[in-house]
Amino acid sequence: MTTARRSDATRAAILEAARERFASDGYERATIRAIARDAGIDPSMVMRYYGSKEGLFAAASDFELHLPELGALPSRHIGAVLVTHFLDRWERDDVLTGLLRVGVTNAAGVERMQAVFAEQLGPVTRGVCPDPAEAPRRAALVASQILGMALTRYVLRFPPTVEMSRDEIVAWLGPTIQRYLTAPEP
Amino acid sequence: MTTARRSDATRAAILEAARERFASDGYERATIRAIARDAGIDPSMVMRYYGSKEGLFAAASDFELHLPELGALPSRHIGAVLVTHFLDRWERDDVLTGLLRVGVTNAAGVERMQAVFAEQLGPVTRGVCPDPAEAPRRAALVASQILGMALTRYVLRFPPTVEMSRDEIVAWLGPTIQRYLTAPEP
DNA sequence: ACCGTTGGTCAACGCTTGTTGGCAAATATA
DNA sequence: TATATTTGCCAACAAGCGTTGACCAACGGT
Repeated sequence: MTTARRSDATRAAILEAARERFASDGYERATIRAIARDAGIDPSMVMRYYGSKEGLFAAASDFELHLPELGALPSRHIGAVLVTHFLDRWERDDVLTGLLRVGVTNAAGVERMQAVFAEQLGPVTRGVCPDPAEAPRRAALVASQILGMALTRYVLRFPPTVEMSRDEIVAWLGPTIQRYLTAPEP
Repeated sequence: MTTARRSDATRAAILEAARERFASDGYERATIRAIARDAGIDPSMVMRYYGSKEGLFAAASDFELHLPELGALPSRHIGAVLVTHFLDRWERDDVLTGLLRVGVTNAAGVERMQAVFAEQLGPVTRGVCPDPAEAPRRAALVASQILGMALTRYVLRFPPTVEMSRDEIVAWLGPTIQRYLTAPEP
């Protein structure tokens, strides 16, 4: 078993600062120097604890969507529940916005983004769509609408999208997600 | 009237190289030196003709969506026509992918992206949705689904999304766009 | 009280970046 | 032909980057 190290607080501070910087600035402009300054330590510590900038990003972009179990609730509410959950998730934790930013410029970000959605959204959809073999495709359609909303609302900040209330977004996007998951093939 | 300058060819070569680099690498990693090398000239020429890297980006990101007139065709086909058009546009011209890349990291990119969709998608929707006052909101919903598909298919390259045929995408997304544009408020 | 291990700072490295000014050749103007 | 303007290359700048290694202070076990 591993005992607690004295440097755990520093490691955590670096990680938190990194998440914020990656989220707000993207991969290239989130410099190790700035992250270290935010964490209140020397840039060389980042190298010692995470090896390189890529290693730091790998550690900082490891996260969970915490998707709810969809099998337990009435299938006609799945769409609304999912949209609500994603809006919650996105507004509570800006790592997601950061991953979106980084995923667009950086190869490692692309891989992480692919993995997160394949591993976490894929299984959840498998239980609720008509043919399990179609699950990945339907999950991808769901991802396209969810990520599109996240992109226009939290990154590009299109004014009409920002002004919409969460209830309005759920009312509009819920049926879309519902159809992508449960409707027969068009 | 302005007479043709001898350097017009160079200016155009710079602009074309810039578009490609911004598209494939994003703002930060698209260096002026690389753009100049692609264009076959010296980096200092880029500065002379476009003032700065930001000026170059402003010039390179000026483009048109070439949206079709929607009023002329049967209103029940609007969704499918729009999706088809956007897929066409995105696959023919990678400046759009580039703008998506840059818009996520760079403030100027965000502004340009906002302007393009507000000025070009907004007016087109005004003629086809029930209440013209709702046009911006409905256009934003359309943008969220269209950009989400572009993001997952052309930037993040989610495998299931990449493997889908254009017809499949139109069949799935068409009704979504159709509903966002023409359905009564949910 | 000693000594190895750990946590941390400091200064510097090699490199790349956007940007600038000087200078040679080509072209236009007279 | 003589002169002014445009077009381009070259070399360099200051700044910022990720990264490294030397060095000091604090701790833990014995």
